[in-house]
Amino acid sequence: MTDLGDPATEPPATAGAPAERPLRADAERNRRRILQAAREVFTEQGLGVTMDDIAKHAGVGVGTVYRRFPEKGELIDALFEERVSEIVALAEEGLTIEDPWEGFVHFLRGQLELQAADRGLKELLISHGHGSNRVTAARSRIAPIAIQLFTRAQQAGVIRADVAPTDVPMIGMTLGSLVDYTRESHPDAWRRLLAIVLDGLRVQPEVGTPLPAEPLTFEQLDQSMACWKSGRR
Amino acid sequence: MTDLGDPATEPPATAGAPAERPLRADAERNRRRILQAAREVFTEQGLGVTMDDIAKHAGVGVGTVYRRFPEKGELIDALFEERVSEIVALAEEGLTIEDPWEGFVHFLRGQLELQAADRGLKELLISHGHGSNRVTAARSRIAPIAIQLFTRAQQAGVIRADVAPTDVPMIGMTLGSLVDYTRESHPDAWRRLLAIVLDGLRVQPEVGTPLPAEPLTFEQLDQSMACWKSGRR
DNA sequence: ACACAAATGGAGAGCCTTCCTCCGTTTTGT
DNA sequence: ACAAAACGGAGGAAGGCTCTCCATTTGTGT
Repeated sequence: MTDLGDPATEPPATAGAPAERPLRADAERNRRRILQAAREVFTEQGLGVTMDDIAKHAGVGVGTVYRRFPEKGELIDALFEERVSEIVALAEEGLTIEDPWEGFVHFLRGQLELQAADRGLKELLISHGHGSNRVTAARSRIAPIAIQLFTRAQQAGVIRADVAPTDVPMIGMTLGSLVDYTRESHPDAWRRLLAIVLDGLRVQPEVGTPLPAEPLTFEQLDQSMACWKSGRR
Repeated sequence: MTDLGDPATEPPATAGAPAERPLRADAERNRRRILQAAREVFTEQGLGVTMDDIAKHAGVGVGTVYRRFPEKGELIDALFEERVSEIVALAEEGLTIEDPWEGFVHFLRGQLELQAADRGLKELLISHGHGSNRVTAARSRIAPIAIQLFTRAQQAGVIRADVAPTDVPMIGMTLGSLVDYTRESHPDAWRRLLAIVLDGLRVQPEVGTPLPAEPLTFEQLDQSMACWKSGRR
């Protein structure tokens, strides 16, 4: 069964109401098992897995899972708050890179790499379907930094002037879905389209016609994310 | 209720076994109602609607729907074979355009426009989940022509040499999913990313690094389409 | 107008999936 | 040894979809 190393986001040992007695040793052991199993199953199969799936993977009964985590959202919060924060860190890292274009590309490519490696994370990033305040709060810290990265590269004259800030999350979302299409058949396929898109984003002397249609507003972007559902069977 | 103009793909009046007596007038009327309703509901909401939804939209009982069309696939075949053939026609039209690049763009943009206008069609194009032999046969006629369009533009020196034939359906599939994300919030948003992608596809003097990763094989492309599911709630 | 067969509608059965509970049993800590 | 914590998983609840069937209605030919 699963080796019980600490999950990266180890919640305190005494889950539940504050200042209550600690769990028995077997209960604590099982709680860790459940977290570890949930992590693996979410990563591999996405957030749509059943509590039964998690229980089986953990080698415990489903009642045990519910006892410790009365709903799936709590598992998701426990496990993904920090993962989403990694995306934030990636964006902040991009700001430390001197070349604005390289900083921008570093962020865009890096978050797609994280998405490619973790299906649950990808689903959290491109949809509003799961998670609660903690994950939502972590997620909302991404956009302002991403916009900084974008604006920096545009003002440096590398990204064409007719690209709008909301085009970036639109690109991220779209490439995120390609990550899912090809996750099993060819996990790196998205890199080709990313490269094509990046080349298309750069200022080019021959390109005369501006981008068509109006860019998304942030409200429209939110609306799009609100109706996303897993794109995989 | 729905005006009973002919659906574009009007099957023969005597459905069912050949050489049987014709339907009564009310039955024939209802059959047309069902086809029209299915057409509208599939176009608007995609292929995942229930038979109940179609019955309600047609203003008939669900038993009536099943009597005429014992399974949803038959409705899909009856309605979409010709629509898919429109994509084929679009590709063939592209071949009549003298400029290879314009011909290629005409096809790519045109089929995305059709997808944007018809959710059922989009689902058929990017997934293997629905339809039977007739739709599949029509669909399989697209790729050879699309490859011709692509190869023509590449040999004319307009599309960069490191783009592979399978990159085109990959792009189409990916942009097709963007069509869905933004269908209600901003139905033309995909045009921006298409323009960016097209600019990225063009030969550019400054672009030195070839596209990363291997292109998809056709088997991998098929595999990806096989596990697609509706991306919308 | 009438007889009869075609056609109808939609409630409910059947099946599936997921969430969730509960109680006899087991395990643990003191 | 004993009491309380913890367990497992069968089965209930709820929701969703497909499909059938029978009392009733309707169309058509004579």
